[in-house]
Amino acid sequence: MSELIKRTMYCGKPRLSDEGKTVRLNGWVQRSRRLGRLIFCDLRDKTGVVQIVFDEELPSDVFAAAETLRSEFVIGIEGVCRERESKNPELSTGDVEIRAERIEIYSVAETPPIYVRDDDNVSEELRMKYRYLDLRKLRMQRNLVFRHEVCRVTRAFFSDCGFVEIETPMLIRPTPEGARDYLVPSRVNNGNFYALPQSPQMYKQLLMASGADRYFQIARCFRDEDLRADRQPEFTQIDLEMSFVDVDDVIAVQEAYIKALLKETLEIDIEIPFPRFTYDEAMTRFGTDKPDTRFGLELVDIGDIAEGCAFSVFADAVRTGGSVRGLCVPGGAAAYSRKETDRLADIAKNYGAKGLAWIKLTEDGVSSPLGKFFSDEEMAALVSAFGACAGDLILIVADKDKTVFAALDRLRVSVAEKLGLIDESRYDFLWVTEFPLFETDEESGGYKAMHHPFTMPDPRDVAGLESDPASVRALAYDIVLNGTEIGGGSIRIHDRELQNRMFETLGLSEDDIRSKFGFLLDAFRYGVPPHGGLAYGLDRLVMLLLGEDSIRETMAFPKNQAAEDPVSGAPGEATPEQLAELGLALWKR
RNA sequence: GGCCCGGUAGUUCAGUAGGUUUAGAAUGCCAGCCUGUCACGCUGGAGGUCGACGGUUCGAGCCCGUUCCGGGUCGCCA
Repeated sequence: MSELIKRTMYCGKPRLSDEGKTVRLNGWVQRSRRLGRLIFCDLRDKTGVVQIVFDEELPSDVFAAAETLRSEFVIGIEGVCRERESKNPELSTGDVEIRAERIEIYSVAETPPIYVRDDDNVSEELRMKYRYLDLRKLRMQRNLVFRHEVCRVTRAFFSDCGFVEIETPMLIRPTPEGARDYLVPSRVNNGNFYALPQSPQMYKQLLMASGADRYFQIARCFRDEDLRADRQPEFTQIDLEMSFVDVDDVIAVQEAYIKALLKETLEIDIEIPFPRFTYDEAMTRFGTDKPDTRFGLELVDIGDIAEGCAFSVFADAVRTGGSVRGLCVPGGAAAYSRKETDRLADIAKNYGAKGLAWIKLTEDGVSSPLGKFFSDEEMAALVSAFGACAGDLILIVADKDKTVFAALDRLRVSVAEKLGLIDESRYDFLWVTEFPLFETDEESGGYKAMHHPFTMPDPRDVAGLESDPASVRALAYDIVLNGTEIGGGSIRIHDRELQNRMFETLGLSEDDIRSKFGFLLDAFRYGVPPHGGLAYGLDRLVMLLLGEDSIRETMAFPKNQAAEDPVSGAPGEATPEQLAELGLALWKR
């Protein structure tokens, strides 16, 4: 049985200024190097690595214990900090080493299935299965600490601004709307179910009706949808809501928050206010409601040229209400091979485009499959519309707007990545405002709320709520960082009459309304302030600030693509007794 | 549900045209040697259901089919 060596210092901390001090360290053996009668051992904890040295002068039992050390043994060391004979500039502690005088081996370790090293490239599957080993990496420790720092700064900032963090329930009423709910059977209320919250949306609005005035919460949310690199079934929102505010008020607080966040976590100064784009402008210029403005390659609408041209694909697209748009790729892209343009066409097709037209501008002139459909004058007009010059490649998509935008958005980003046009050191925050209030539901053909059904219509458009829903804009806004949506929100409807008109346009029956939102509407009968708010995806925000490419790198125990926890094996079966108690019977699909 | 990529020692990978005795390399692991290493070095050793099943073939890691697993993505994510 080992005796605990009480820690006096973390492994990453010893410096030359500690020379001569006796220190006690605890940690994991990173690796051990035996040179006959001299043993070096790198000891690691979450703060870093320090070299321990064992020599022949030590009592024989200490040296013998040191000889047994293997990777990932957990040990305690007492020893004297001293200057190294040869320093290691790779380590923060590289000027010193600890000459061990006492060692306790707390626990031995089997040979680990993955390396505990930042530069390993083991499969994702093994990393997740042995997540407790993976998390020992300094990189993962740094990520978890960084996430904590983001939370700490967030709590401090909003607290200082008069926000109060209030917990909302995890077991809530199912509201089958939007994403799929995770359901939890109720034992006490046989046959009924709770849902896990997709967001605290209705509760935070209740809190506004409750007089909370300014609420925030770092809230776990659940959505039973398919996973992506930036989507997990359980994730965390920084959720907030404010009373007696308009769009500008909400935005101003967020800009101050983001500025403080980047300053305190990354020591980066960013300019506020952030640029604002209306939804229409974002779509027209970038083909997306979350544009990455770190590079140009903006879209060009060539509908006026395409409309009368001899190429029926173009002309038909315009005539049937779609559009013809493109972008101009500089940097010698005209030299792309057939294979490369085919690859670009595949990207476009993957997003629904039926094809991709291209024009290569070389020193010798214009080369394009469109050549036979366009007169020299039309071609010249096209080239001029794009402001293209020799060496450029023009890419054009013709289809309905939705498809054109989706394909060009993807092409724009792919090309920028390929050409190295993206300055990775930049943090381009921006707002997208004036979202449409409704979008058409492909299944029912009716309207559904683009944001959610409590979103306030823009007062300028509210008259058209019944007559022309598609043109009604919302007091909704998204905050975007480097082409990724990191948060979104809106001003909410606090007027019963308006809310009813909204439900009517959405085609919700009285029963639907009562069962889904009745409690919120009831609350609003007794006096509700004008209010609005926003929610950030904490995981995504942390991911982007860390420069990681998956939110799995920002959370301790993520789920795999099958929504399983690879460590515990969740989800698991319930026992017959549990099912009986819940009054549930199963059938296998 | 669709599409794409991947699956060969513990790990990361290579594996030529389907054919050479025992399927290789690096790393890790084990043993021995080694007093200034830090990806220590040197010597030796162990370690494989080539994801699974079926098929083609005289012969399959390699070709075909099915399937399982992991990742990416489209749909989906008010």
